[in-house]
Amino acid sequence: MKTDTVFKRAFNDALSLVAKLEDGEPLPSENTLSAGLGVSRTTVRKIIAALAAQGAITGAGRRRAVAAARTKLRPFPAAETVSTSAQVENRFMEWMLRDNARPGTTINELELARQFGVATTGIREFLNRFQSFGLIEKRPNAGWVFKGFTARFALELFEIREMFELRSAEAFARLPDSSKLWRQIEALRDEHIVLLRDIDRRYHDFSDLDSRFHRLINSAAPNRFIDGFYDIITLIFHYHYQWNKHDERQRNEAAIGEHLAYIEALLSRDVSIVETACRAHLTSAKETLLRSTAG
Amino acid sequence: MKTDTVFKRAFNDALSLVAKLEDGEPLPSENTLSAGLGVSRTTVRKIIAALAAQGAITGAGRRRAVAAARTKLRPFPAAETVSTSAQVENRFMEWMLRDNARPGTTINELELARQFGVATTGIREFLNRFQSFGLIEKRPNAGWVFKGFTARFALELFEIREMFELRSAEAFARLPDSSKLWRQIEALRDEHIVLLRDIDRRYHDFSDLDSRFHRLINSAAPNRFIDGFYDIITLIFHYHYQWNKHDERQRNEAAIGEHLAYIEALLSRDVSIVETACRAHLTSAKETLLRSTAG
DNA sequence: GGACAGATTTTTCTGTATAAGAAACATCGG
DNA sequence: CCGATGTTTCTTATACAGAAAAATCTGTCC
Repeated sequence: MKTDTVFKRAFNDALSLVAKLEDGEPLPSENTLSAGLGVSRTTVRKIIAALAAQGAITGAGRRRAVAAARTKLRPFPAAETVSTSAQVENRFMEWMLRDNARPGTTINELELARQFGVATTGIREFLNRFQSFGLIEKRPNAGWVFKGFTARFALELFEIREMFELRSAEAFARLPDSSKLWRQIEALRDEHIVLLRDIDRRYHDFSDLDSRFHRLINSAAPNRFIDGFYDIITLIFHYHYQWNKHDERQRNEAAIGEHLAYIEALLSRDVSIVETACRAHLTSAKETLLRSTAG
Repeated sequence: MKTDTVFKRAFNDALSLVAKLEDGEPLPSENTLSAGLGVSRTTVRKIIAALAAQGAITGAGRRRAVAAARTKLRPFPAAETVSTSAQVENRFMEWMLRDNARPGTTINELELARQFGVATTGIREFLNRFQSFGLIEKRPNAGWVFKGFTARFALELFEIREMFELRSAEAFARLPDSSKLWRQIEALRDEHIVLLRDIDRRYHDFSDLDSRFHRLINSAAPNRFIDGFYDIITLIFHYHYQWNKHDERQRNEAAIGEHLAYIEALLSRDVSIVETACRAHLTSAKETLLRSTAG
């Protein structure tokens, strides 16, 4: 049966949304809520019904208003708001990166399903999508093999990444001065500076900034295959940052410095300077990843 | 329930294999057959049982021999030998490339399932894998959108293809003379020449040769992401060749000529000549594909 | 008549069931 | 003891079912 994580997450969001309203204030229309919560009106109605059942909303039809009781309601636990697919992704990445799964391990759908507490369907779906990330291989009628998060993987990944990024960075540098991307990259530079100032406390915020920075560069000359490739990078780095705590602050501080140099290079519009800065950053990113691979 | 297409295909293969044996000759061992037919021994035993039931094999255990009746047996219809997933792929590619599906069309799992005569599970599995090919996009909880086999797609595809192929071709040209790839490419050159001689009759054999040629070049410096990208190319071209019959003979004849020039360039080991020949071929391949896109 | 809510229809998501096929284990003949 | 066959166990491929969520249709009120 389908899970109701969409409902639960939206319910929690609705709760904080409703908390901001005054006592007795009319509830926004179902369509407004639907747009605001990012779910269909059907789900909105289910949320309204649930809120009404618990006395957080009074009235019916077009005459609904929020009641005082709304602030006392308990949201659903966060664990119940994550979809099966997200859960599988999390657990699988954890198994792979944190538990340092061995190259050559065969992956058993049924066993993973039991281990993760989901049905085999969810596992299969994940593995099928994940296949294109180059870390697992399908043996038709005979399961999957984990190829290993190895040095070879990191090297192949970075060979492509360098090709793509140099191409995009160059395209970026050649953008006309009128392009709105120039303003965006300046804004991103400021974000880097703010983060750097507070690096001791906020160093784990770098992962997200990193992803946004590289995607912005790619957007100078969009290509769906490059975007798709960045999905791999983003996924790997997201989980890698999350679990590899060794020297994290220093690593991120250094990377911010490289980004800033890279941004300055872009702003200079000088392609050869851009190339140097880009290469420098990618090389150090590669070293970092290599250090945490299995052989 | 699982289909028995593996059994049926292997049974048909076994039939032609057995036809080559003399009357009364002993049947090869189960392990030998297993290797020869590319299926497990379980399936081989099922095939032997079926053949025995129809009198094509006499004796049992270690004393099995082929009987005269073997030549009169009917193979299973070809349609029953293709797996659900292969069937879905076929039908979907047909829908996309031959029926010229409109960009922006929403894809309905249930409707496709009915249309293709399979369960929704099969459709979902295909779509999930196919997603990484850049032609469809998932809207969680709300189906899929077909992005269109458009000129933009072809251009983005060829931008990457050119990057990858130039890199691989250069690596190929720099291979030491001792590399066995030199002998392989010479063999491939000969295949091209043979095909060219008989082009009027065998022009549709080019698709396979094309794929093998480009994959050989990539193998000079293997990279899993490039291999994965070539899966896209191979799939698109396989079906494209299959259905776009316009000028097929001339197109393939011209492409063979380009390949031969490209191979000569590689054999010369001169990187700049290689680059020129590679670019020339890719440009003409791009033109061909562009001509058949939807807008 | 246009935004809104109520009711209904579709469609996706995800669990379960089961045959086909692979793989591991056991046995036997020479 | 080795290679073959017989037997058992385990895993994947695929159909099917039921609930959640989305989409659509319908009526109504300002």
